[in-house]
Amino acid sequence: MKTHVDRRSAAVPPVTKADVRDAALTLFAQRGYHGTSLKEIAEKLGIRTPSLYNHIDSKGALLSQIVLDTLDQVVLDFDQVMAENDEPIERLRAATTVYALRHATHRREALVVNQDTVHLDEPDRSVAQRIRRQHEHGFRQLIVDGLDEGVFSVESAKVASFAIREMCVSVARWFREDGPLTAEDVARQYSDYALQIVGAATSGRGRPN
Amino acid sequence: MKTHVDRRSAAVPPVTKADVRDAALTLFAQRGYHGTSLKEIAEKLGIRTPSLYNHIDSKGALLSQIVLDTLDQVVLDFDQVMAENDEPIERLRAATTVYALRHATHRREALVVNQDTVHLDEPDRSVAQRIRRQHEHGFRQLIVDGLDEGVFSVESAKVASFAIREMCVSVARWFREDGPLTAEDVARQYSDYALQIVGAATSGRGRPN
DNA sequence: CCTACCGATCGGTAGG
DNA sequence: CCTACCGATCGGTAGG
Repeated sequence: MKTHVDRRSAAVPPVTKADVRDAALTLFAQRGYHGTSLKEIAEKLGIRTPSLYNHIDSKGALLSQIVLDTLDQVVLDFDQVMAENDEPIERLRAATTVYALRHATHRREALVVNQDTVHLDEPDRSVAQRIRRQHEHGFRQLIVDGLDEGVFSVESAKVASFAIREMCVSVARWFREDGPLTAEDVARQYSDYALQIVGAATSGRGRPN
Repeated sequence: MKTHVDRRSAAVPPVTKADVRDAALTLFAQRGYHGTSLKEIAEKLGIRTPSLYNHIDSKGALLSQIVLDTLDQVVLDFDQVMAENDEPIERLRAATTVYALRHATHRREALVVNQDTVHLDEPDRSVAQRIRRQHEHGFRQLIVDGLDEGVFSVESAKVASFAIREMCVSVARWFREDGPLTAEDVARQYSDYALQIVGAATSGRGRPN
């Protein structure tokens, strides 16, 4: 990783668009969009602020790219899960697994989406909300299907859907890549929690009796 | 509620410290600390920016007050629950109920704590982290106790504790006071979810067999 | 990739 | 509570 390199005293490879995006991702995730200046992003890359404009159109466009790309990936993940699974139980298990996994392996992107989507200029803000709602409705419908088929048992599909999705989202808040748990382990445990919440637990750990 | 009042053309009561705090709370929650200017807070109150300094020491002190007061309340709630309940199941039910309820009834405070604690100056940032950790450890110990007594069944107290707490926190992200659900209803459902997650469900809805 | 520079806005102060 | 004002920093442009 390149950090605070003095670009004038050595044969240092030029900064790329991907480098700028990565530096912005780290800083936006840590301090928020409005808490990060272009000067800080430039310093992290070892260049001057105006040089950033060789790679970006504006600070806002940098945020748009991060948020919209991430939301697109979330929906792609979800659509793939729905295509590969038929029954509500397997669908919920797979959907929560990939969703939690993504929030463990792409923590920065998740934090930026959740903190800073509100700071997007129009029309990107509306586009982002629409994509998010798409995932939201797909997820809720999955739970409604499980209730209709009698394999889920929960008072409100709406409340359960929010609880499960936001539980997965929050993995980005506490998970550490260098910690004792693997992302896969956490994702598996979270998918178990989701099934418990909708009353579809199939593991052998039921209450003792 | 006073909003955009022209304070020079009528006998309007003077702005109070509580008014400033309330306006800041709303704007910080909506746009974040760095996304909110003192000018916007002043405009919301119908006064000029410098007049705010009759009520606050600085923008940062305004944030400190909001964050530290809120975190203190969370710990007070938790300590009261622990004093009033003895068994892990009742403790977890009560702790998640009050925690989810607080996030439904104090949405703005919760959003600010979660988004902007990182922007506190020292030493307040460390103080906030210490209070938060206090709640975190108390909550986790509650789950460890339930495992030790054999009334909970979950793979990792740490993962379950994060999942349950963050699930409650996220109520602030979607709950609407003017929506169809009451805060009490949501809190009750979330406490059921928590008991399901730790494998301590006592409701009558167990899996059909 | 750089230096030089811009207008706008920021949090905050002086003084009444 | 106000007007007048401050230095610092912001995102961004000109020009090379």
